[in-house]
Amino acid sequence: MATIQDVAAAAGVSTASVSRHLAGQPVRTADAIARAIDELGYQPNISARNLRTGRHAAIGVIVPDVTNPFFAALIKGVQQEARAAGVQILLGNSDEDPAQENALIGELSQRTDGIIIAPLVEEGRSATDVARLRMPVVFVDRESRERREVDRVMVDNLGGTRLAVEHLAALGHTRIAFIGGPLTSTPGRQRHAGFLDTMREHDLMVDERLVVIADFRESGGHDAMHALWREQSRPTAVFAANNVMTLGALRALDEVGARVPDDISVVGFDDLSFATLLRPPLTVVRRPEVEQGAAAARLLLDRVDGDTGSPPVSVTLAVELVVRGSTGVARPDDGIDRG
Amino acid sequence: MATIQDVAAAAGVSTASVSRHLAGQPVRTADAIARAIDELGYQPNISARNLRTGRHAAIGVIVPDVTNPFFAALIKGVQQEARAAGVQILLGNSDEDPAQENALIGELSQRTDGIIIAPLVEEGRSATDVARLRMPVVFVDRESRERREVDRVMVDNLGGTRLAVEHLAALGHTRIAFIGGPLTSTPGRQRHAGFLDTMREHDLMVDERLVVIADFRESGGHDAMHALWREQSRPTAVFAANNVMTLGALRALDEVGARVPDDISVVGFDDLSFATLLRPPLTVVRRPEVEQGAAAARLLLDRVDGDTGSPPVSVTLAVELVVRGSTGVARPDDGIDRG
DNA sequence: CTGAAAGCGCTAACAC
DNA sequence: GTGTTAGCGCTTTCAG
Repeated sequence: MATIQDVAAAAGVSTASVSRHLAGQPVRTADAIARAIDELGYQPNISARNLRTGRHAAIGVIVPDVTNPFFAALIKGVQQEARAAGVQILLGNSDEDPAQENALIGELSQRTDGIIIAPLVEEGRSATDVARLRMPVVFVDRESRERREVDRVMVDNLGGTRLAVEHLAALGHTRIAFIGGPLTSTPGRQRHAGFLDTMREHDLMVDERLVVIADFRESGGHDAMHALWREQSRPTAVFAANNVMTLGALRALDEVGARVPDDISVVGFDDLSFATLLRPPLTVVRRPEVEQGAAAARLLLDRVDGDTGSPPVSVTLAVELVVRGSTGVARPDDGIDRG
Repeated sequence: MATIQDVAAAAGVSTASVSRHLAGQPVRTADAIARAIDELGYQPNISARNLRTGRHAAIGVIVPDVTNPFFAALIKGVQQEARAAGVQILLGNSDEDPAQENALIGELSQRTDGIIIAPLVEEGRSATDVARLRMPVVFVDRESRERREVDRVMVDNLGGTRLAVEHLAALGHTRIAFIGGPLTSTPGRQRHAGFLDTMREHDLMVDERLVVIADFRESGGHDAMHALWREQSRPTAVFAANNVMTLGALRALDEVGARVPDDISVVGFDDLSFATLLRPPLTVVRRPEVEQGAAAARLLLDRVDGDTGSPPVSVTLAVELVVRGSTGVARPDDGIDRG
């Protein structure tokens, strides 16, 4: 590989001039340098540059699962902003394992200028570890509970859940079930709280047996729905707190032969690209997924670019209810105790 | 940040000993060094190490679209192997744009020890560029047409397509339509060829109007299906050459009120996690997606680890037909010219 | 097994 | 606007 010295020699200038030319600064001998670079096929050694500058021109993104459509979309948003900023992305997949998440934070922190973390569960040492990190961090969907306050991009979990529950209430449902995620996670906690609050606001009884805390996974939603269906007194509607749990719930309902929305109405949190292709099309709370990734990246890149002084900000994105076919009016004979 | 010098001083040894300890080599003063590392919170400077060793301990992965479930699964497979090897992943999303793909190849090649490329379209300069790259490259789903032969992980496109078409033929279908991808891509070409071959083998007439070459996108499949439905003499079955085009086709069928499989049978290439939740559940050709990513990573990491001598290999993964509800027997009155 | 020291390729003072 | 040069932090000869 040709080095900057080779280019300098070929162009008859100093390495400093080549370096300046590379940095876009005006140089008299720009033409000669450009020619030399071209002829030699010169490409700067990034490691040397990074060592010298103490920067990486790269950011890290840590998600629980790339194959979850939401996180895939999030990554896409980060990519868009990163590309525009000329920054590369190091991707970490934690497999929903706090230990792996921590390991990834440690590894990526040595190779990047900042990290975007979308945690599923807020356990382990990550909170303290992040506090020790001397680099910009942006959290996605995570309340700040760390010593060090960091930037965050949140989604309106309470509002979204309210939208969903009020929609069901307006359809006449009273026995509304909730399939939630771990209360150790921000989305899990906020959507759970939103559910309880909205139910109470509308004077709807919250039957504890209809509130199932699962794990944000497809299998969790599946098992939770089966459990709900076994209840003496079944729900006439169910709100599932994330995309894949909703899918799991639908699978369970399919297995027991329940008809949606005739036997039970279903609303999910987070849209799916194929939601309209499901039968019936799925009613969901939709958030701007790609935008959330882009917003996180923008926040991070601002910090990386030197804005380290201003206080941490928290951006909350709005959601909307998309009513499709999986929700319908409560049947008059619904909610009857089958005992 | 503490440097290796600080650690050496604190432990009362030379930097060489610390470096050896870090590399796992036996050192008498290992305990003292470990203690110093711990107390100082020392973390090696990766850029310095990379500069010195000329390696990156990182590989690049370039995909057309992270949000496509297939590529997301592919990335997951790569991640698994990369983690096991202690190697990081730089992710590039080309947005299905050859120019961006090329740019990414250039950027990632300066920051990684090898690259996995899953191209959608084989255009532009990528072929020649890759030939110039002096680093290991693994192609996913791409025939080798470059000067420099590289390792490849293929999927049995011909076999998979044959399975799909023979399944439809066995159900009595004769007017079988094909929605394909660009013939400038390997999957596009091979699935197209597989379709034509299998049709001929079974003495089925290939109506040119029922062979639509789209773009591997949801909208492409959607538009193609609409066009097919407008045909004077409609197909009774359709094979769509990738996952999202299949989804697009289903959407189009939904829009025109066609019933699947009563009015038309549908088979797709590549499974979807939610395929069983579609109504009817989708019949597909399934490939081991995560495994394909893992295989690509293994191939690449072997080369990175020094096996640069042995000739390029091509691994082809087997596929299977998963019959679900979207395919059914051809109706007796099907295929009648409605003119 | 250990230490001294060179040097990877680059950028950024600094002096002109 | 340009050249000289120090040095980022690490690994790896080389000599002992």
